[in-house]
Amino acid sequence: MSLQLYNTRTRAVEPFAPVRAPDVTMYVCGLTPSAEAHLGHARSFLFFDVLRRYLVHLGYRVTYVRNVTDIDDRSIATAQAEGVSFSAVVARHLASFNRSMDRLHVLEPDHEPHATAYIGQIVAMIGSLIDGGHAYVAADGVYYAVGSFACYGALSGRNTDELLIGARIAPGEDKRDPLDFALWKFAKAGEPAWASPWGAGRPGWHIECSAMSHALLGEPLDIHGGGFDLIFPHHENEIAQTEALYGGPMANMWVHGGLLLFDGKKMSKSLGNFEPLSDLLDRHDAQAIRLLFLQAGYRKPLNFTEPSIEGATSGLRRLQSAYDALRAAPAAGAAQSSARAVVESYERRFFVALDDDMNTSAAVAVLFDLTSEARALEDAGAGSLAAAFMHEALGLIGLDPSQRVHPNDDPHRILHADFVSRLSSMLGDVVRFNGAAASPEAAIAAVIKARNRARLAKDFRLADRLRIALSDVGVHLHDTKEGTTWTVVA
RNA sequence: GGCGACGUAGCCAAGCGGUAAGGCGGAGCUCUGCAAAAGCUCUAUUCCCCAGUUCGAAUCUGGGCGUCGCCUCCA
Repeated sequence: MSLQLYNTRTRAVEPFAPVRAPDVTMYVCGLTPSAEAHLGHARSFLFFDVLRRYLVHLGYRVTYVRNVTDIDDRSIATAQAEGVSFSAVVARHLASFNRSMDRLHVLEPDHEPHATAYIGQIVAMIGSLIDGGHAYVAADGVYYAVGSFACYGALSGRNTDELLIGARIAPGEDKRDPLDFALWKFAKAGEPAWASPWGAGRPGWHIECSAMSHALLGEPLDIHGGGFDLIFPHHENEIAQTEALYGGPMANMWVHGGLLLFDGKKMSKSLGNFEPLSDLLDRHDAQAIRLLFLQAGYRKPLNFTEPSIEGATSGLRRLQSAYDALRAAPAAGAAQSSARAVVESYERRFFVALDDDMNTSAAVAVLFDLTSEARALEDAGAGSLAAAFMHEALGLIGLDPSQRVHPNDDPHRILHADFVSRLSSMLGDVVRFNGAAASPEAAIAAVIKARNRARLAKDFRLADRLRIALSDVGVHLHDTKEGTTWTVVA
């Protein structure tokens, strides 16, 4: 079994066969930081993060490039409205985006090229396109002549006749054909501009990806990815630019992620129906968001709702507690061979699912199945074996099993600042706290100790009082055979 | 209007010719002095509708109905 992926260009699931194996080149269209990133961006980059992790797992040496289109009409407009430079607008949104990617455990790409850092390569490429008869200089910029590229429309399944219906030239555009698109836009007064042989201006959308992917990875790319909404015109235009110059295919495998819907509609900048990703991450667990996306097929549209993210949060908690239990299971000598075989069968099913066009939904289901059988595996001495597999599997899909949904490891984040003094004022008569300087952990431990003493003495009134007091400040106790544990529920 | 995707339990969702994965929720139960956010069990005779192909269809074909996307900036 080997990895199969759906190729948009051929509309079929195909074996993944990198041309220079074990080296793999992967270019994904990244962010245009003209506005705050939203959950839709997160879905796309989360998927490619998992694909990249899996390719690395399979032994490929992946070079992953995710670009930043840091110059476009919209950021210029925002900058002018706010009276700041476009680069300030871009820097602000990009910093916020990168913080969110960190919180989601999206690994950094190997290269994150900015369009404005590749103006030289862009200008050179436009020059070559003009020389080759694929582009022309007009009054307001340089345009790509779509009619000069016979295969135009192959990726998106369109032909130029269909596209021409309804197509029109916008006022102020001096192009010859309505389908032609801008490679270089001459600057108007007050707009940022770079020098070019044809006049000062800025690159049009599309050419930056052709130039940067060529500069960093060359042709053909093993994988070129992005959201479904980029198929047309963005990727179609990238193909027209790149293939007109290099003859062969720009990429062998075109991978597109399904869009995120919000209230049944596409989440997008233009519709304005989105919450900034950074705000959403303040309200919901980042790993639960990752699990939610993983539980759906990457190519299908996904409607985001509050109940769905809450469900994913519960599911994640279950996965984590099962992992904890497996890891804590006593090493009872060698695992029984039947138990070993069971763990191996889960392992096989998990990887078969990922090989099948990254069926993460089925892969996650395998993990939940294992969770159901965890107790039996522990009893058969296969606890640590199963824990090792779960650790590997969760890591592979970017879920960090050591990070809690209820962050016991960082209770200060949600506990009140005066936690210890509040507890002390409620229970000072029965529990000795080491003054206000005591840490929340130490204070909780002191209460648990006092309560267990009370339970042993059958003083259940006091034991209940201690439980309730902790509950009032946001700490829930859970008695187990191994002792009393606590979680923060504030 | 053109092109494309999708419609599976209360909700999310996999499966895409061999007799309905998984998650959430719900119900019941277990352990517990109490409490669980802990564990266990159950939870679709059926896959939008209608016709057809087939020994057999959620899966294929044709026709409806509905939702969404692209065709203009978009992950």
